[in-house]
Amino acid sequence: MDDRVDLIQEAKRNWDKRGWAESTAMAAATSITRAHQIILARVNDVLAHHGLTFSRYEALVLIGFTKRGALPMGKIGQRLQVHPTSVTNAIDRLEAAGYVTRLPHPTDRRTTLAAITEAGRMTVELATKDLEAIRYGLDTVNAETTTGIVDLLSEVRHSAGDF
Amino acid sequence: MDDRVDLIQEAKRNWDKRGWAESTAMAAATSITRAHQIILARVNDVLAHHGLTFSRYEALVLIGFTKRGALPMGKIGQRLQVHPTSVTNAIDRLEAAGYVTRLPHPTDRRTTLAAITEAGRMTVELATKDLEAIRYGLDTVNAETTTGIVDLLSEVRHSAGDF
DNA sequence: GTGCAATAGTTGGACGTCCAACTATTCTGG
DNA sequence: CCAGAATAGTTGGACGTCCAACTATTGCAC
Repeated sequence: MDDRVDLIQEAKRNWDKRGWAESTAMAAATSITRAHQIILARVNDVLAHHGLTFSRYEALVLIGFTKRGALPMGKIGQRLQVHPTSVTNAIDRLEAAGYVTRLPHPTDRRTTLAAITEAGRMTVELATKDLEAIRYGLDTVNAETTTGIVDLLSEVRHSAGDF
Repeated sequence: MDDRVDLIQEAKRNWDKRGWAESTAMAAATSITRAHQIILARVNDVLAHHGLTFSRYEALVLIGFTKRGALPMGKIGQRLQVHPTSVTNAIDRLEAAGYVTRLPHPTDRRTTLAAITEAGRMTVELATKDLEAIRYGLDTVNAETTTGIVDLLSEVRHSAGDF
């Protein structure tokens, strides 16, 4: 059907022809980069209708999952495994959109709590329905493949010290 | 060994508890994001010693693979599947580092050729050896897993229209 | 109980990615 | 043969990520 050549397979062949080692690892690293690019584009397309991006959505969901609907900035960074400045950035924009409010921590004045608003909760529900409709960017992929991706990449994550 | 909880599995559980659908797809999308983050950090760590990043390395290798050691900007973007402006950005920095030179196309004056320099060729060889040593960021992962990642993600790429 | 180390968050800057808009050149259809 | 369409590349701006450096607060060791 498709007589064109897979770009990553083509790169792998060039690697081998050149006598370079680890061409499969190169292909895997490149595949992950490209898959990330594809999925992020799809997900962000959908989330843009709600004034969100994937990273902001992740933060907003995380806050909404807590009992009190609030979480210290630092905790958000730990759970999402991003740098503290990325959290500051995301919460800035969520706050500007009215989805989150910054509150002082009751006992530790160093800490800032990000608290979800009613508008935030509403938006999370709607955005999640939209993301489910596109299977978080994987709607063109078999369910078994999806499961396999989670399994294989968990080895990558765990071997990198993720928990 | 590790009594801590996998963050993505934990997120998946929360999804399910909430009654949200497609929690596996969410886990897959999140896993890809995290794996990308891990691998990019490792690869860029190594490449920084050569004044490179992964995207610049990819462009430089691609140019070096051609017969004449030169490629139009647009072709680079097509092969690496990035936006034309990303190519401009990468070539700007490669040129500043002395790894590439911009040349006018002999017959089409709209086109700019990016040509690799001797320093560029030398650097690609050294950087490639360093990347092989860390298996392009996958040195902590089994070979079978690496192959599996390429296979599974090829379905993602192909189903997205990649060729 | 006090001074220094650790922790929490922010600001400013670098980088890669994308998009919209723009210039320059080439192609093409009537 | 020429006007409009298509192509090639760049600039400027938005966004997410990271790091280094900074302020404010808390904790701890002696």
